[in-house]
Amino acid sequence: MSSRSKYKTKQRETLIAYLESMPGTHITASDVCEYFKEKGQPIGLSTVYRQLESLVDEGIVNKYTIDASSSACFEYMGGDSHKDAEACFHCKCEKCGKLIHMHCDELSEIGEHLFKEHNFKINSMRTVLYGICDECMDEK
Amino acid sequence: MSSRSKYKTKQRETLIAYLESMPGTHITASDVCEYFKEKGQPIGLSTVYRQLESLVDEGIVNKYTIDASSSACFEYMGGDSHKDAEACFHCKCEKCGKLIHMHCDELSEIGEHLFKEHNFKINSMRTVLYGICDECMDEK
DNA sequence: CTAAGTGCAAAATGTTTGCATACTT
DNA sequence: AAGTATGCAAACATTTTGCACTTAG
Repeated sequence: MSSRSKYKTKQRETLIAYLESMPGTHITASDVCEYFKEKGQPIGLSTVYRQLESLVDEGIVNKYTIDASSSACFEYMGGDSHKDAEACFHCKCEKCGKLIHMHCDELSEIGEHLFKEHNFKINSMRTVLYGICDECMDEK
Repeated sequence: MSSRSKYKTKQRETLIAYLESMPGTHITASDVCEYFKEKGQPIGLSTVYRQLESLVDEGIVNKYTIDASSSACFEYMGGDSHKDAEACFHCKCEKCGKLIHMHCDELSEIGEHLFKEHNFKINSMRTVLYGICDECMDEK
């Protein structure tokens, strides 16, 4: 299961630097692959998957499942951006597909409630709230 | 996009009856296919997918994405079980994989809060809360 | 008779794995 | 030198699609 990396390779460093440079952004494995290919220093897709898996394992990166039959999303979680991570939930609009980072104290409180009353320790980092967003609601 | 069915076929009726007979149960497309094959009245996998899609469209069935790279889950939503649906959330344990139906007023209230304060209308039927369950917490 | 649904096989994803080669330590 | 990581291609699993054929209205 766990696949913590032991060697410091160029690909790993490059990948981390890239992710680090865009905290709060949701990226897929192929996005990453694409980016480095265009940049002229391609990294194999399997390497990207393997490194991302390690990083998720190490808690540096977070993985989401937005939709079955669409790629998994990864997001950098290290550094400062991690501090307010607790208060951040992800909302996905079912209509336009937009993914929203929502900071909300009441949502955080729900975590405590679930923990105290239901003995369920929610992982807000991985949870995605589905619904209809702002703009799409106006449209109709 | 939308693919509401217009004809009443044997496959559709059989499928609905089956789903109806087990409300609150999470089933994958291949589960359904398997079931009818063993029962001696096989339904093609693509038909199952297509009918499930229609049913989801019609709001009779609900579709979840539990994990990327594993199959989507479907659950019957019609009839009586639909009444308390509003108050029901799905919690998935990241450790043991258990899927819990959680009924909780505070969770329902969060829906209102999100709607009023953040203009986001959550679809509690599709949202899955990830975390660690009761039992797995004790273990550690 | 016409529109819609079925089932198969083939294609399209997205992800994982086997393995020879290259790189880290 | 020994242990890992890489990258490719092949394997996988799930879902979607094209198409000839059947069925419902």
